[in-house]
Amino acid sequence: MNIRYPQIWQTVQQIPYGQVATYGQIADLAGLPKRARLVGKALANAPEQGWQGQLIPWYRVVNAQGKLSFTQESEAFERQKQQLQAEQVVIIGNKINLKTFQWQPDLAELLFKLSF
DNA sequence: ACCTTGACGGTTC
DNA sequence: GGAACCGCCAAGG
Repeated sequence: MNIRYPQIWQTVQQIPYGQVATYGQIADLAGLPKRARLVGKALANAPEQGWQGQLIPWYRVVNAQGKLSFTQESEAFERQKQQLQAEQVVIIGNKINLKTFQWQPDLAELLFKLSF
């Protein structure tokens, strides 16, 4: 059961404070193209105390439309919203403007990934 | 082994 | 913008 997805968790930990990434984006960066759903599953099973003692900022991952992937009634939805707003991420009409807040890995990071 | 269920997404109309 | 359709695939029943 408790299968792990270190590659995915590690990638999520690279998302900077105050920025967000989409499930598909994480999948691509983790070398798992077209497996956005797997990213969701990996985060659902993510340990609180992540990789190398660092926390896994699961709340910085949103869907391709810039919306949170939880039903508004859920507890998780509120937690994620709070966490993001605490990092100055603006949520309007229940969604985030990706043009402004989506993480854009720099060239160095991309080359690092390709070198594998 | 078969079917369903998702923290999803790109395409197409 | 939005809705219908596929593609994807690990888990659980």
